[in-house]
Amino acid sequence: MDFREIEAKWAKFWEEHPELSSGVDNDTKRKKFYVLVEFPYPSGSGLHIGHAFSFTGADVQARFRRMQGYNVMFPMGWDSFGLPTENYAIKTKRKPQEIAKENEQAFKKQMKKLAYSFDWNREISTADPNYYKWTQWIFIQLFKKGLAYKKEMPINWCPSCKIGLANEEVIDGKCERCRAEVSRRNIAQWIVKITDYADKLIEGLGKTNFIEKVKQAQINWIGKSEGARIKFKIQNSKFKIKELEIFTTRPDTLFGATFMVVAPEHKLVLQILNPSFDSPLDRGESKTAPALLREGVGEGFDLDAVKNYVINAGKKSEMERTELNKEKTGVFSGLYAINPATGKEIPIWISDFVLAAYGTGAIMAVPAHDERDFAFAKKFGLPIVPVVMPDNGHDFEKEAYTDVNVGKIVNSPPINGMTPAEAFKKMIEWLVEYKIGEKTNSYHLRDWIFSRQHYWGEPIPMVWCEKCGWMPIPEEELPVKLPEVEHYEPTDTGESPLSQMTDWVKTKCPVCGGEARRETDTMPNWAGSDWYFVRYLDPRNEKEIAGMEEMKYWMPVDLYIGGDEHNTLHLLYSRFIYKFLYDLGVVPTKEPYFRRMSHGVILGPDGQRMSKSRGNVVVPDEIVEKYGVDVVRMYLMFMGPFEGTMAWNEKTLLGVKRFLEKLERLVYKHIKSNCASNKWAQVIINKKIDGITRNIESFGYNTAIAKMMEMINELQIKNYELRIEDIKKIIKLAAPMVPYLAEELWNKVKDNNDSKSVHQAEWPKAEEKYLVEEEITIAVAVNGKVREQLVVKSEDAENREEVIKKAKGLLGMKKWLEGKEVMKEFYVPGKMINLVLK
RNA sequence: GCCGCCGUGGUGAAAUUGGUAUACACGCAAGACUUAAAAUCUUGUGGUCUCAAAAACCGUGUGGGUUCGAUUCCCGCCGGCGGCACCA
Repeated sequence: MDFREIEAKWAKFWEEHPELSSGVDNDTKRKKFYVLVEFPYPSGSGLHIGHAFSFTGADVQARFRRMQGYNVMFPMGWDSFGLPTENYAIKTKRKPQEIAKENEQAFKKQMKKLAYSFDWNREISTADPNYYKWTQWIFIQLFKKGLAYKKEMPINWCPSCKIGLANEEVIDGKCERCRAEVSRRNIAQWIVKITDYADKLIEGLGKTNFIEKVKQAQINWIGKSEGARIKFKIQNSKFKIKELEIFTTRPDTLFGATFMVVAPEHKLVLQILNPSFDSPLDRGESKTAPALLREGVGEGFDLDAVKNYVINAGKKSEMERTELNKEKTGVFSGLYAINPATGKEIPIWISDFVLAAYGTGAIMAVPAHDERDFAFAKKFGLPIVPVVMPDNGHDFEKEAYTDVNVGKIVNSPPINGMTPAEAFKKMIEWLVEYKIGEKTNSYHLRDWIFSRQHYWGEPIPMVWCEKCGWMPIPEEELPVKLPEVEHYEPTDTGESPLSQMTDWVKTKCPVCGGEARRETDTMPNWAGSDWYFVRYLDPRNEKEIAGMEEMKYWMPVDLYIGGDEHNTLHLLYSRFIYKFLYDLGVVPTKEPYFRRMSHGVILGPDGQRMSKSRGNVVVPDEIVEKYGVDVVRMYLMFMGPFEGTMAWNEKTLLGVKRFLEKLERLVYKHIKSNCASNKWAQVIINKKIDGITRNIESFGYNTAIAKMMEMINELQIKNYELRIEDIKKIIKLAAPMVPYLAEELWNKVKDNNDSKSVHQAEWPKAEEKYLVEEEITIAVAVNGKVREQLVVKSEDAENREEVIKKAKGLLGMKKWLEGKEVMKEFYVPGKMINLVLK
């Protein structure tokens, strides 16, 4: 039968039987298994081959587990908010709501075609007000717990998308999406304090079964370093700021700190430029009062130089700043601080190699033991004092000595002779005793900029009241629905298009009832996808994000399949939100995902990443039309390891097509079979059942398919008669990969006692008795090289002496052993013998 | 620079805990069936040596090491991929 007919027939049947793919809440008789695959952003161009690859891998696992008797949760939904839809809406002058709906429908249709057994009763969309009501609710909880606040700060601004970007969305100083150069702008933004959860996010990884790569990516992203904060007194300061606090990972080198450096954005710099300063940086337009400055300011100070330096640093994009990697720039601030260890005066410099956002935005510079400090000291002629010395000495004129593990402390009277590690501890004690510092940690992770100045996203449910400040919308009034506007273009001022809707913006303060304005920013893309896996469990709950009973049953997600590109951002954000919800007591577990798998990537036939511009895109629809769904599914799984990167190759696909045809012929040949059980056929089939089951469990889909091919080949070559029972087992083994064909064949061979669908049938179990070999072939090696084969009865294989004796007696062994003395004999039971000759 | 991963035939790739390297598939070659083609089936297919075969030797990026035995474990190089990167 033509595959098109088969597909149409069974698609209809499955449509009429949704129970085949539904997860059953609180089914205590079966073990639950929650398979989650990252839900797509439904773009206008439809499902691409990468989607097909990861969804097929997930679907195979879901179908396999169901047949094994698990109660499987396998949901799907839509991450529908996003810029492409907004841009498309602007271009076509249509409503994003409508476009999103259409795309969702198109995706769903394609998914059904590809036989993905999603539980469609649990379908959700992040752009659905009934869904984003709860996204907004989560934001309000963050606000109430003090984890969300609004602050004016420089953001990464993409001039092309006209949107603020999170640090994570800036790649090499360019916009992740459109590759435009990112500049910086000061805009009031909602910030979420993810850094409060930095330690919990690291610790929690211990409870998960993520692969090492993912754990490491998360740990690196959080970037925890242990060190100390130390306060340095500013000498003769006429300013409000009397001391400078720094963060260092090397308090052991404090005696070697010969100068200090602050970031151009540091408040001390603002103070220098504007001694009456008490407001945020008004970049480049600070009114200075030079007269105030002259006292307490050191030799070599040049106010104009400082001013220019700060203005220029502000103009530079992050890209330019980091690109100037080699040549350090800087300017003397005119101020001195006291090194608390040596009591000596050291100059304070200003340089953009110090980042305002990390640590305290200020450092103590130890040029002898830090490469950057060294380069800076060399350029500006600042003193270099070694305080750690390795046994074989070191040329401090040439480079910094940075090894913490080798060397002894010098030039530091109270701690001389200690190792850096001992000195670290000692210095911390000393800092605490004299109240000039303490042990702290610092993180690369920065707080999450949560505002987007765009239309197509969840409105941030906040109201600004002159009297009361920022107030959340009362929870019973949620959702704050996205109003329909005339046009969706972002504004050049950086405000959301919502801001032009005066009727909507004007509102009453929920506390005092006075005049108030709504927040017009919307949430970033990540907001909706942070917690979607919870909503699937109870998608229509109107009282809470999901019922606790359902969550207790299903959580955590047993298996989360997604792309490498989400291993840091999405995974970290969603773990953070989930942990926050756990602390609120609304979700039952500390971690959302038990196991994370990152699926591989499919490259174009030319071995390059698929892209429209390269013209190497393989479209699933076309290929499905040509070969049928089953062939495409199985080929995708056969290409290579599920986590690997591999190129599309249509010729290899033909091998899969041939295999399925062979399988079909084999089934039809035995359709009326009534022969007796053939022992050798049983041996073949049961061994493969055993192997295939283990392979699918461990995502070795490619080897599982190879074993199916071996099975069919062997049965065909030997031409064994097979019983209907055997044929049923073979069909079941193929069912997760090729659901349509398997269903068709199943219905040809099944009888009244069998389940109506092969996908409800019980996964075959290998019978032990057929797995045990009667005879075993043992390799016989001499000095590690295999020379002969020895066949023994398997019950004799345990008898070491006997086996070795037999091996030595093999005819072919004569020439190897003659006149030689056997020094040692190794026997790996049932596998091989190695005779070591003198 | 730092972190992580990887390197096996002409190609995609296999190889439980160290135990017969190259399973399965593609491609290629030869053959069967056919008027012919397609499809199907059979056989062969790492390298050197050989008319051919046998045998032997060499072979998992490279050089060492551990071991009776290493694709697998350890160390040093070379090459590639991914992530991070002036993070004090």
